[in-house]
Amino acid sequence: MMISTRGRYALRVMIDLAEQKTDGYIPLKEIAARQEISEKYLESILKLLVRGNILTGLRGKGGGYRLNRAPEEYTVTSILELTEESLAPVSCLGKNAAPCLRASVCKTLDMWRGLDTLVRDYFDHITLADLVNRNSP
Amino acid sequence: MMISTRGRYALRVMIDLAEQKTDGYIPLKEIAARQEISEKYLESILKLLVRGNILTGLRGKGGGYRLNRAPEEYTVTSILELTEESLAPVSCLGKNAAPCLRASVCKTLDMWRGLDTLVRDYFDHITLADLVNRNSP
DNA sequence: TTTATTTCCTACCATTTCAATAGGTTTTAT
DNA sequence: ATAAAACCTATTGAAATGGTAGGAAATAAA
Repeated sequence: MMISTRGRYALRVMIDLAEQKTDGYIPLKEIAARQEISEKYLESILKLLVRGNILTGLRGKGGGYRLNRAPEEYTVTSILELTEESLAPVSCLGKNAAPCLRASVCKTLDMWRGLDTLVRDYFDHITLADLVNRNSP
Repeated sequence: MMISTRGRYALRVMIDLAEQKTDGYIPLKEIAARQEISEKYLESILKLLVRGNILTGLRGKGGGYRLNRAPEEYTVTSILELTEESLAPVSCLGKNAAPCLRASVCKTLDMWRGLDTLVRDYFDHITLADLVNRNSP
């Protein structure tokens, strides 16, 4: 398995926010209720998204969360890379992976690279707006 | 991350076996030495492959492991599915996953299905023979 | 100024998976 | 008999995952 619930929840929250017509801030409480996700757990996920600068949180009464950009501007990659340790299919292709000593003789490296590209391209070409408009199957 | 070292080691062992010209049985000790993998750990992986019926182990002196079929007959999928808990990108698409109650309203399910197909197709169309013939990059 | 609301922050915990090790049992050729 | 090999069960340590608890800081409205 590849994508954790953290990542799936993050996507659901982003979709939820994109669906709200209002320009204002939406409190976590509302999102959690609509999405049926524990408030406390969701909080830890939203923190990642705020830190990643894809949404903004406002404290205090009347506060909540808001998208920083239009839904078309978010690729799925840009969201998932904030919640997943790594999107790479194997550890040796991860961001801060130690260089593999067997790389020069590795018969599978090419295959992993190909898969990495395939997955990245797939996620790069789906935007938040696409997801919102997608009908439930 | 998606593919564990278990899966990567399994592939390396299968490639190693496919590269041996002999028709006989190759002892684990030799494979482990060539591949620089701990004998004991490798043992636990080979057990999975034998159980999965993609290779045969012969005990006793002169024993070892041998491929059951020609390298062209093994897809990467057929190997990895024995070592990975699941190749599905998300848990709800796993083999014995509980049916998701939100499936009918899920805006992301379609995307996960698409990715699942993409990855499966990719692995289905690479055989052990392809990997053996692949040059190190 | 107080109060209610809300995000933010740190810490903790229980479970599972992963990677690896240890030690013994059975089979088989010589 | 002996040596070589696969087989089997159990254990361990580390990390990630999924989730919880309690409080601090900010902000709007009373």
